[in-house]
Amino acid sequence: MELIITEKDNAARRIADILSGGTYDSSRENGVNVYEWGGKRCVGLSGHVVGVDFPSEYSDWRDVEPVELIDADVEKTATKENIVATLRLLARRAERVTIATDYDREGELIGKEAYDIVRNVDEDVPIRRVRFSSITENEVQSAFDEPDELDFDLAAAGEARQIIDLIWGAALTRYLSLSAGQLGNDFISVGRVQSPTLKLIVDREREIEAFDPEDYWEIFADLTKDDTAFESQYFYRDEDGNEAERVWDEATADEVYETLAARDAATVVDVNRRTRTDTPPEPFNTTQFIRAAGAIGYSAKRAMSIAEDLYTAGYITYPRTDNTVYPDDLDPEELLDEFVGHSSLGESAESLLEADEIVPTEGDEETTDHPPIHPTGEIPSRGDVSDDEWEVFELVVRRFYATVADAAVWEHLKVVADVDDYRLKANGKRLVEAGYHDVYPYFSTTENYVPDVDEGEELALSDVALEDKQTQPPRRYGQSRLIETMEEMGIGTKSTRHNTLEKLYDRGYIEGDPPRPTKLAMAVVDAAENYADRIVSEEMTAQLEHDMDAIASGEADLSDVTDESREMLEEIFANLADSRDEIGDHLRKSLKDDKRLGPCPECGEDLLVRRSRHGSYFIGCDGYPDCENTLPLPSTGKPLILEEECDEHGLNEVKMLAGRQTFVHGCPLCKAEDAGEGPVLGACPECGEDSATTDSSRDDGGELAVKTLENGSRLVGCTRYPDCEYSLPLPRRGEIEVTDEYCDEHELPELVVHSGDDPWELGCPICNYQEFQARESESGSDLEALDGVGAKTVEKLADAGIEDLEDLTDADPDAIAADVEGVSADRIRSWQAKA
DNA sequence: GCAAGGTC
Repeated sequence: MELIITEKDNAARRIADILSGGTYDSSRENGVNVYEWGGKRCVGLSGHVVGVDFPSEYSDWRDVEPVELIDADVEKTATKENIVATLRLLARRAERVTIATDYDREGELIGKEAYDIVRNVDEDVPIRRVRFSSITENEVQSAFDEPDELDFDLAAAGEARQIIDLIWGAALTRYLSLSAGQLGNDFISVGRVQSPTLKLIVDREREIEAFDPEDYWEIFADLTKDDTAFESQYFYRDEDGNEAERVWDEATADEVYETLAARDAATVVDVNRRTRTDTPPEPFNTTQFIRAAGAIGYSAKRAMSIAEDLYTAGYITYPRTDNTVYPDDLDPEELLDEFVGHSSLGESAESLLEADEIVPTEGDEETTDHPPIHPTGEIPSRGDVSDDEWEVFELVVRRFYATVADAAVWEHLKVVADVDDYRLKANGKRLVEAGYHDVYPYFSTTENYVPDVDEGEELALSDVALEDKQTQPPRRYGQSRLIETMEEMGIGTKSTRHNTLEKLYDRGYIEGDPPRPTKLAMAVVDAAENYADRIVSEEMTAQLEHDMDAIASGEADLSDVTDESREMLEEIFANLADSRDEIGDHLRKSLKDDKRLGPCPECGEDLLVRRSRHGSYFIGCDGYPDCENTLPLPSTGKPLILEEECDEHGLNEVKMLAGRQTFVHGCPLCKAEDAGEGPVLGACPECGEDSATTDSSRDDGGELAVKTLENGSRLVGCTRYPDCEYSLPLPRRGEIEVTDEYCDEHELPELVVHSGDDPWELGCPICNYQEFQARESESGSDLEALDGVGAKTVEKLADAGIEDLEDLTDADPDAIAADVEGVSADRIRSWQAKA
């Protein structure tokens, strides 16, 4: 029996299909697909099935000095145990093993990992390697006709990368995290790829912060020929003889403006007409696909996720590729034929097939692992895919169309007119031949009309305008620009670049879109620049690539390269030795800066975004416990502090990030005031001082207040909302007066409602609500009679089968607590005692 | 719990 091992299930199935001529059977082993036919079995891995890590004695961050990791052993352990188990099982029954992982460096390493697993159960079985550039009949057949050996040097190059990345990443990440005391989920990470990417964002932010805007002026005027007006702009020659439009001093700008405004005609002195060929775009690699999807509104993460779904469903080719040259076996005409007759995609394909010859465009990068992203010819019907998936699928199809379409042709017309030696110019452009734009409507084809004029012709001059402007700071990188720049810098891979950006978001280093670095990110990059410059520089990757090439070609050993890297890191740690506290202080301060909204109106310290021990967010004062001022935040989403400040309170506005439900909350103090938090009545019976519960952990000092919600309805609610959801209803109409008389039982003031001419006594809001509940359901629950049990709690209890006091006294407190969210067993015991 | 790289 022969065992064939591929990098992924999809490839295993397609190879089985080709080699078996479609006659394979499939079965499942430990949840892994195995394809079988005529004495052969084919199984797909899931990329790496083993990973590198330190031995377990290094796993406690506090017990191990980060520097010790540098010389620690690095072990390989199974990360996909079911796949490893399946591989071992199949290997035992194999008389020959063929490794058919992807044709690139990482594929060679994955193949070597499979080799080691096989060798572990069978020392002698022959193991060979096949390589093919695309999974097509011809390529696969000839690869299996001429099998090769595994390239152990190439695999070792990949292993060197794994080891160096782990040691540098883990040692420095632990060092920074320990120095700042960030040991939980919020550790402070650095790495060979993420940190240079972060530095890119931070450097741009530094430029923006340091930017000093400069004033300049531009002058525009309308020119008219035969009743048709077109816009022109004043220009001059700068000291280098180049055309310049920006006038840097006001007096000159005024003078030009006054002169032009006083004239009513201009003379054409130059007419320049030229045609420009606009070549069609290159085939999609991952980066360019992400960029194009970004232009129609998809984040990098979303674009890749949709592309992976379309790939798995068989509609497009593998979406992770650097290749920008279609392989020889792709026949564009055949592929176009698949779309002929399709309701929305057919017409373009038909028009392209009319060409005499079809020659696809190609980019500079030609790799051996996967083709550029293109449609497979399988077309989903609209019901098979979501709107977003269809939109992305259409983008991929149309990109393929564009790469086999004709160039477009533009005609540019530049007219220069003269007024008292001042020059005006107008640039017109017209799309003469639409070419690929007809089949790829994602690029702008806006024309700018400038009429035909002749030299010496007089044109009417009107509507002269002087515009004062300022130079703008550079713009932040967008997600797709960052991914493109990473590719240019040579960091990350087609499969990881978009994940790296997600990692920076998750780590609290960047926020918003386009991403803006946090203060923490600025501090991490600062610290790295000062002590471990290598980890934030693209040089580290460049050197590593160079070293990996040396290993792959046999000029260097894995240990030469990793030993040298360890020595460099030792040096860094030697320099870091005395700086732990200094670095930690800076990081801690920056972490706090990221949570700061502005001054507390009660004490002048800082208001910070905080998290309650129940996990919800609120705003609290840095002066706590001296200052107990708090402001609520909405219960949905994760708060993001915006750059915008509230004019009235000087506090930053807050946005709540919650996927599609993301919304801007605004200034939390304004919101609290708008929410009409009225007079405080007394302690909250659920979480306030002396609350009825014996569960002292719930005494969080909540108070009841009269509140008006945004929809206009009113209630008595806890000031700790949303941490505490205790609430009592109030009538919608009428003014509410808080009297001096108190309810003895609940220690709350009696309320009077003034509506119309006839004020009525609502009384104690708890008594009022209990009476209301009693009236509402005569046979209903008597649970509200208990102090500290609000309407919500009654509902929750009822859901858990506790309908009245009798149910409650019979029940097991721990069982109820497990069933009912937000109700502790201690609270239930206190109710049982009362009942 | 640390990285980056595969893949889902």
